[in-house]
Amino acid sequence: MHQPESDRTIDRSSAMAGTRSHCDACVVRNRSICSALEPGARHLLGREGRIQTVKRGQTLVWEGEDALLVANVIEGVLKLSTSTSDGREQIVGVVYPSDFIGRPFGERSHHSVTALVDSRVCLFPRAAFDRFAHDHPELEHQLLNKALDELDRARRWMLLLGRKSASEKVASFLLEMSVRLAEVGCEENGPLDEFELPLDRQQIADVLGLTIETVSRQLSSLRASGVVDLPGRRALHILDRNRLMALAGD
Amino acid sequence: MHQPESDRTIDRSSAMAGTRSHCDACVVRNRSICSALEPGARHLLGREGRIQTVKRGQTLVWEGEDALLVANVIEGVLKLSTSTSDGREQIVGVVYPSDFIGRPFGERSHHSVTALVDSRVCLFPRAAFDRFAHDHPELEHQLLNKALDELDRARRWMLLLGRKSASEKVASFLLEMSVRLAEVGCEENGPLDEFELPLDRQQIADVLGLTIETVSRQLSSLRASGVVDLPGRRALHILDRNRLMALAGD
DNA sequence: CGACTAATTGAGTCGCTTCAATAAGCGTGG
DNA sequence: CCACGCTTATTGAAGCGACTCAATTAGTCG
Repeated sequence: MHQPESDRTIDRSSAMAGTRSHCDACVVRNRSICSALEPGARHLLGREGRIQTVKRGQTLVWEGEDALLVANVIEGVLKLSTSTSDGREQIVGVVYPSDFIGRPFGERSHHSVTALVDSRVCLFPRAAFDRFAHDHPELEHQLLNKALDELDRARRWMLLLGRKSASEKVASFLLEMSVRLAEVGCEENGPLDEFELPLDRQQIADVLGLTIETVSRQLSSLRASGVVDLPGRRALHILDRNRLMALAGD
Repeated sequence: MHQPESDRTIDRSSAMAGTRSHCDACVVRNRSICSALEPGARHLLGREGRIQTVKRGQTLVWEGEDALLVANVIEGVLKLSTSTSDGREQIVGVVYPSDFIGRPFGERSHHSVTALVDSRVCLFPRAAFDRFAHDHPELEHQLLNKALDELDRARRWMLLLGRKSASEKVASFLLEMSVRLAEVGCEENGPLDEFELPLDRQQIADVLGLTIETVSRQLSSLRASGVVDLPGRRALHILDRNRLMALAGD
C-alpha cells in the first residue's frame, strides 16, 4: 500500500533517503505525546515502536507483571483495571486514541490493560522508550502533562466512587463517556448525544463500583423518565442533557 | 528576557561567600523534586520560593480557583479534597514531607489543599516555577516520577473506594498511614506500629467514603478483637499487623 | 476541675446487593 | 430469512451493610 507524497516535513528528514516512517501518517501524531517531537526525532522514536492490534477482550498488560511495555493508543478504547485477591474488580481508567499507556521509569505494572473494543496501539519496549524520553525533554514534558491530566481525572473519579449515589454515578458516567468520545471523534465540537458504549453492563458496574443489576436499574429508570433512550444493548441516546447533568450532582 | 548566567557558571558564583540559600539545609532537599537539581540550580529555584507555615485547618489552595501556586511540603501533613455542590466531601490525596503540591502548566486547581496538622511548605508562584521547570528537564523528570507515583496511588485508592467493605477500608487506611508516616519519619526502616493519626474521625471518613459513625464502629471492632489499641483520640497502636493486613483484603 | 468538642454506641431505616427468574439481543445454521 | 440457542440485560423479592438520627461517653484545654 503506497501512500502518496504528502507532508512538507518529509523533505529535510529524508536527507536520509527512504526513511519515511508510519508516524508521518499516524492519525494521533498531533495529539499523542509524539506531537512534541520534531519530525526527525519522531521518526527516531517511531523506529523503536511497532503497531499492534488488540482485539476486544484481549489483555495487553497484566497487573503485577514486569512493566516491559508502554504504548500510545491509536484507535479503540481500553480499560485499566485492578482486582482484589478474591476477584472483585475495579476499572481505574479508560483510555482513548492519543492517550498514553504504561509506567515509564517504573518496574511493575499496577493494573491490567485490556481492550474494550478492537483497538490499535503503538507499542514500545519500556527500556528503549525510557532511554529515548531521557534524551528528549520535550517528550517528558508532554508525558508530564498527560500524567497530571490523568491524575486530575482519577481524583474526580474518587469523589464519584466515595460520595455519589448510584443514580449520580450512572448519570456522571454517561456524561463523561459522551464528552470523551466526542474529543476523540474528530471534527465534532460538542459532546455526542448518540453513541455506542464501548463497555457492557458489567464493565460499567466495574467503573462505578456498583453491581450489574444496579446499573441496569438506573439506566432503565433514566429511560423511563425520558432522559435517555437505549435503542440497543450498547447504544445510548441522550435526550435531555440538562436533566442528566443535574442528576450527575456535582 | 535575559537570564543572568547558565547553570554551570552558577556553581562558581555559589562558591562566593554569602550566596548560601535556605535550601542547603532544607530537610527534604534529598527527597523532594529539588534533589534532581545541581546545588547551583537549586539555589536559583530557591530564590523563587519562600517558606510558609500553614496551621492545622488552614487552607492553602481552594478548589476551582486559579492555580497560582505550587509547593514542596517540608513538614507536616496536608489533604487534597473535593466536594459536591451540596457539600459532600471526598479527600482525594494526603501529602507528606517531600511531596509536591499543585498543578504546574495548568490553569485551575481541581482540589483544595488544607493542612491536617501544623505544616511548613516551600511555596512558588506557578508562573515562575513553570518557567524554571521548562528550562530544567531534570526537574521535570522528577516531577513526572512523582506524578506517576501519585497516579498509581490514586488508582489503588479507587479499588478501595469502589470495591472494599467498611472494615477492609479502615484496615487498609491504617496500614497505609503506618507505611507513609514511616517513610517520612526518617531512619526507621519498617512501618510504624505506634503513631498519631493526623486525621480526625470525620477526615478518615472523608478519605474512605464512609460516615464518621461507621469509621468509629470499625475501629472499635478492631480494638475489641485485639488487632489495634486506641490509647487516645488520635493515637493508634497496631498490635497484630498480620491480622490487619489480612483484613485489608487485597 | 468543669465545659466544650470529638468520639462512641444504639436503634431504626434505606439503598444497594444478592439470589433468582424472565426477557431481550444477537449470531448461527437450517 | 427466520428459528433456534446462547449470551447479556432486565426485573422482582428478600436480605444486609452502611447510613441517619439520637443519646451517651470520653478526651482535651482553658
